[in-house]
Amino acid sequence: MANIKDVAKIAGCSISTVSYALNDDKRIPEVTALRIKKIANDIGYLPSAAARNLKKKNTRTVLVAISDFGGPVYHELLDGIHYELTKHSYTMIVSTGSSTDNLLKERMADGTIISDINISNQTLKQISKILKPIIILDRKLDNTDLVDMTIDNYDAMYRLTEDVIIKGYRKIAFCHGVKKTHDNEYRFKGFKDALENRNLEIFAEYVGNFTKISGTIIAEELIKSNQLPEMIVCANDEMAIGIMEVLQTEGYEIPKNIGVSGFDDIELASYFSPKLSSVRINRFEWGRKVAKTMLSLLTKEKIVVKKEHGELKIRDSY
Amino acid sequence: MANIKDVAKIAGCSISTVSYALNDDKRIPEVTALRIKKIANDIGYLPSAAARNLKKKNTRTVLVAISDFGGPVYHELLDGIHYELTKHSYTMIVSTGSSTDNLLKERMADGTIISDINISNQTLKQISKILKPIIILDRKLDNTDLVDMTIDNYDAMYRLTEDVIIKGYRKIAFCHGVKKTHDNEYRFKGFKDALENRNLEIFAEYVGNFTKISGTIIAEELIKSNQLPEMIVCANDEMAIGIMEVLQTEGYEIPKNIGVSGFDDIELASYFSPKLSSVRINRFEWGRKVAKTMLSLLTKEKIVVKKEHGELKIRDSY
DNA sequence: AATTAAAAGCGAAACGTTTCAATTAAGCGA
DNA sequence: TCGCTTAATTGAAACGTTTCGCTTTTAATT
Repeated sequence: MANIKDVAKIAGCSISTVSYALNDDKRIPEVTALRIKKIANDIGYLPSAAARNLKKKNTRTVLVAISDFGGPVYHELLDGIHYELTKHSYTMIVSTGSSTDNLLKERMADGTIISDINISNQTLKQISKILKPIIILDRKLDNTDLVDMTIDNYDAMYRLTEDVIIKGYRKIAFCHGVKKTHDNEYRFKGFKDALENRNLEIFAEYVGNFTKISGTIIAEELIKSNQLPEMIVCANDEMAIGIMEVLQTEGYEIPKNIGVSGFDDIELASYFSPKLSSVRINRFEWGRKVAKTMLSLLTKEKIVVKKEHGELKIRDSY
Repeated sequence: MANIKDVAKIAGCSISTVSYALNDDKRIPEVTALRIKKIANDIGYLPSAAARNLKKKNTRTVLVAISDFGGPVYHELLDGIHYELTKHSYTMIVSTGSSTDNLLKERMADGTIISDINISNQTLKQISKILKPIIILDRKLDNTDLVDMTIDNYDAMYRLTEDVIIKGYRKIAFCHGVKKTHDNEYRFKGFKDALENRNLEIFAEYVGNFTKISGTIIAEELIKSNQLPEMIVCANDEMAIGIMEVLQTEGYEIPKNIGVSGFDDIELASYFSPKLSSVRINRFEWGRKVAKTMLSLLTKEKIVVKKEHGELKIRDSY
């Protein structure tokens, strides 16, 4: 693998001249720079990121750590982050699972954005002392240097629930996702407060884990118990779809016999029949805001970014 | 940021001892190693990836470059690659778009896996001379050091088409995706050969670009032209769904009036009504094979991996 | 032709590791 | 106690860049 020395030798100049030329330093006249660049290109010279990062003490790279590539939730977020990062000539790398662990233990990126439910609060606290800046998207953690940029779950769910009540539903149940997660907590709080402010009681609470399959299980047990609510407000779309599927195969009509709502507005939401009412978060915009914040953290500028609000998508499922 | 020198100073030993201790070299007695590790941990020492990569001339990292995070196609593939890579204590990083360009221009990973339609053959050829090993998933490129591991599009589409013929369809059209792509080419070839071997003519060819929207446009024009086939074999699911949507809103019943098939078996395929007949590729397994191959390339071992075959998922759309 | 300023180019140190080869310390049998 | 082997530790070079400060060359001005 050719290195800068090889280029210098062929060009008949010093290493520093090559370096300056390749980095478009104005002290190298254009004609020499061009000549050197051509040589570099001809012999297939690629600069060593390792050497440069070592010397410059930065990488112009941001790491985004996510739970999995699977969920229907991430891609717009990633696109948004990517859009903003590359606009400022930063590079984005994405990782999951144990790759994230490796990446975090070494310092391969200048900044880190985390939305990974599998990383414990404890490890998060620990690394936050050493590795900065870090933005977290999936929780709040006080007394740390972590910057949290969660979406406004509370507000959106509050408004959705209000709409449900206005439509006339009274026996309203809530289907939890994973209990201690930020998303679930704040969505539930929004739901609860909306009911309380109208002097309504929570009809029942079920708890799933944000997956479709957990929704189906809940629905099956619900039917057995024969204690059906008029409406089930779910902490996310996937559970809502699981619930609806079972309900339908068991002969219940939605929304005629029972209403269901979701959260996230995944693609499936508008393909399911009936179309699922949900909350849409503009995740591309969210991603952009997150990236902007990261950029400002990286350059030590202070900027203020507003929380990303949700948009109600009321369709046919209640 | 603490470095190895700081650790050495506190531990009262040399840099080399710290390095050996931290890397579990057997020449350092366990008790010293433990002591040193504790100190390192206490002062929040994280080794510099840059320095280590520079010295060791490797990164134990594999870069996966994909077209976008959006498509419903990638995540299982990524999961498969990740599974195998981390099993061998490699780290996987993923990138798109211009981030990929940056990453490719520097040598941040030991190996690269590419499935990115946006990278031209030309650049691919160029970098393949310099940057090795590279595995490409989305095309074949002769006379290069690129290792291609495309799926067996031909075989799967051949079998699907045979099934279509057996079901009695005769006026069969093909809906292309982006024309020069490997996927489209081989899927079409499989389709064509299957018809030829039964002495059937291609009823018509339409060309889209793999997106749903292109499917809708095709369907709209088709209806206008009034030249409907009995069956449309599509190069992927998304176009098939676009076509079906338009057909249905225009009053055609599927599969009663016209049959449609897809390819890829995306999640939506089995949620759409009617359920879309398609071809399922076990992308997780595919990913594992790809990663295994990469690993063997990285260690210079020779291993042979078989092409990933598709499984017919015949449902209700024809 | 002499002086000076500006332009172009260069040498060497530094970044933080790993690892070879060498040194020092310890253990042990006689 | 002496030598000898093995264990523990260390010094220093090397990896491939960037960049500071200096030297040489060229051009401009008198």
